[in-house]
Amino acid sequence: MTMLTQAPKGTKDILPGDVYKWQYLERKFREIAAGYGFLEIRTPVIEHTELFERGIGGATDVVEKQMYTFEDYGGRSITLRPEGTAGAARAYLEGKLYAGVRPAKYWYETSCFRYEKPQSGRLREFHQFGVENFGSHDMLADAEVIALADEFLRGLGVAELSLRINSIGCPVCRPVYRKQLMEYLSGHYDALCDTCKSRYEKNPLRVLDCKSPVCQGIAAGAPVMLDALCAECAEDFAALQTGLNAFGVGFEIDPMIVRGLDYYTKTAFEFVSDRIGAQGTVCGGGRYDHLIRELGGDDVPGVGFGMGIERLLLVLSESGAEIPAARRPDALVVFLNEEARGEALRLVKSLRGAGLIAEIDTAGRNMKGQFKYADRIGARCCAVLGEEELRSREATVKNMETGEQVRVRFEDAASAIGRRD
RNA sequence: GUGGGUAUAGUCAAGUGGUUAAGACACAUGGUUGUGGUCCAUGCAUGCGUGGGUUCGAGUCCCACUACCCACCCCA
Repeated sequence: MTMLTQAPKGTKDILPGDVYKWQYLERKFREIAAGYGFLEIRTPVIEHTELFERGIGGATDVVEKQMYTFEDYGGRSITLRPEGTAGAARAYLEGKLYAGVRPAKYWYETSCFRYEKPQSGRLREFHQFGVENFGSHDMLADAEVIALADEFLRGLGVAELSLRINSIGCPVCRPVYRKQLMEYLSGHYDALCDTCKSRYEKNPLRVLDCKSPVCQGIAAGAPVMLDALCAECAEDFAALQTGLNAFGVGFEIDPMIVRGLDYYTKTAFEFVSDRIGAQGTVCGGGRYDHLIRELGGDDVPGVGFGMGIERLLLVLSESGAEIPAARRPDALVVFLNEEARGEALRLVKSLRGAGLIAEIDTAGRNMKGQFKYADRIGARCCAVLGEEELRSREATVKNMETGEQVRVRFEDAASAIGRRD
């Protein structure tokens, strides 16, 4: 019984009282993305499971144990998208968008699904804004993507997010580094925490951002990826910083940043807050030079990010940033009796036609009830129609804040009430 | 998957084994047969997440389950 009134674990309704916040962020993001020349792309919620296995990497946590995967009635293995990049990359190939302008720059807003244990800032269904730039090796593409996120976040009035960047190398230098790191860690193996012991074989890079104090101490003395970069990667990392400076984006280098999805190469970055609990990464992204090839396309490089909207909302409320309130109703048309109702309906229609938010009671309330209703919905005015008004063909317009009343002809009501956003 | 915390009305809650489970807000009706928000009056949990147990007696103690929150892990 209770199941019927309970959303599945880790999902959240966005109730009417909160929707304006989402609409505000969506409007802002759309504006900024458009200004940077990114075009919107919409892709399916479901994809073939193999897309994520090949794209994200079969050994990652996301693919191993967090995907909502099922077999459809045609026997296909289908998965609810756990992130946005793989689907965008697939659409890029399938839509032959590589035949168009290069680089191809897209943005999207999507819901994503991962089977995880919910906590603050982590849901099973969550939403992200994302952007992808396909087709450029130039670090200015990375810098531009980061600048877009930075400008967006700054424009919302969130000051306390810090941008951390790193380079995680490429298939040439990463294996070399990995070997160095494993050699170093093997000397401290017994001291590592249990999870890091298992990381040692599977993904030694992850030991670097372990939160256990002991592992942190060990990590502090570990060789650093940045020192092990090949010539090309080192050059690119320098170019990235030059680009960010040129865009006027402040950043700090954090050699401990590691991406959890296998497709990342070179640039890795995060916008992090320390005020919204343990899940502080609001935006994370980087470069993925081999994803498209992995999916069966040509060797097209890419760079992009995903930004968690729920986490962003947490940051916003934590920082006290202003979100413009939803527009209030301009007027409730109040009618005294049955006789006045027809005229009242004509009036509400004409007010709506003039672009106002106008309401009329549809619940059979008496006059007093209608005024209460006006109050509850926050209507700025009431336009009252009774016997006198019908005779004189004038409505009584009452300002609900000041209580002041004026008589206006029906055809002048819309301009008398006006519109306020 | 592993830990920790919480669960009393629509909401926030008081209640620390003993008569009828505080209070506030919200809501409903009335005070006003053409005027709301303010004010006043009245109403609003045979019930304390669910199921067991201890006890003369359980919202209060014990056990199990469920849900939510937080943290690990991982990431947006």
